[in-house]
Amino acid sequence: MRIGELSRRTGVPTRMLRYYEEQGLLASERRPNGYREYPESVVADVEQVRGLISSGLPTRLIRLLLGMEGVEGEELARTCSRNVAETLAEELEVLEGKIGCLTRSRDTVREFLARTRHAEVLGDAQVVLGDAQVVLARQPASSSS
Amino acid sequence: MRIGELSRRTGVPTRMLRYYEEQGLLASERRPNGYREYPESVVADVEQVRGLISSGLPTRLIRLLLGMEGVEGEELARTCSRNVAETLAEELEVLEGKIGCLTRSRDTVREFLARTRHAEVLGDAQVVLGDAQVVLARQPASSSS
DNA sequence: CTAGACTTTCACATCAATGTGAAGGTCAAG
DNA sequence: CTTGACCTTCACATTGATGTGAAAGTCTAG
Repeated sequence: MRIGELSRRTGVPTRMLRYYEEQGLLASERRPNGYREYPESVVADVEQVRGLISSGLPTRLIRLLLGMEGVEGEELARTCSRNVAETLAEELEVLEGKIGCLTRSRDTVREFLARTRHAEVLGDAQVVLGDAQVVLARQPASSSS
Repeated sequence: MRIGELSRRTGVPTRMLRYYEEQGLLASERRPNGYREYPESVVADVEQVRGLISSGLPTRLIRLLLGMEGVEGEELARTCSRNVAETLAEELEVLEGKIGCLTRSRDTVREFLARTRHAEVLGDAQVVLGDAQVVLARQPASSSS
């Protein structure tokens, strides 16, 4: 598919799609006329990149992350140098920190909403019992801001 | 405490502490001489603000979040207008999206590291069994980038 | 052939978060 | 009183993620 359709399907402006490519976060083939050509699978890639960027990850890290995804066999992973492994371990801690922070905030919002007289705006049936939050149904979560 | 000590204790430059205050994310008293005076509790506030900003939350949302934290009694929460509740519910979805995205990436990194010949860089004893990740020990997670 | 809807690259503008430095006030130690 | 370590505000620079628009090539419909 061409860039316009990809943009329509992901809601990401073409400007940004080209930018992500320039940053090494997205791949594309070229048609004889110079137009970019994307495989179907790129839609998911774009959504992931968007999610990570909106979560404050530097493109540097996202590049790294995307590079690791395909690695199924043991060979490539094993050849990972000690230094790279340490760097990754540090980034892992950063990720954990962000997740923890966002999770606490999410719980704050949930709790607040549950106490509101408009609790029905919560998309899911949900019950708050002291510390325990019981979510009865939850969707895959659509792509964010 | 004064701004210098707060900066030392949080690792956040004074420039940023003043900026957060200007953005309404941080409160401070003033001494007779004009110096800012912070209560002990502000250290935690700064860490939270930092975490949220590094997770890509707009200051607008952070302001909202911080405003909701103190609300213990039912009164305030109940008086929350329908519109605000809906807005919050939308933000909740955004938060869920980010958490999901970061969590998937964290798992990717963990899995990768576990397959590496340098798995010992992982701060925690950890075992990966197919889909199940068993974390044997985990610290509170220090404040991030 | 032409109009319109695509596409390309290039460049400048904007916004939020942050760095940096100037110019000056406060205060405790010597 | 002076020095040094603090603090104040103000302002300009930078960086990353974006918006926007110009100038030009491609392709399809009429």
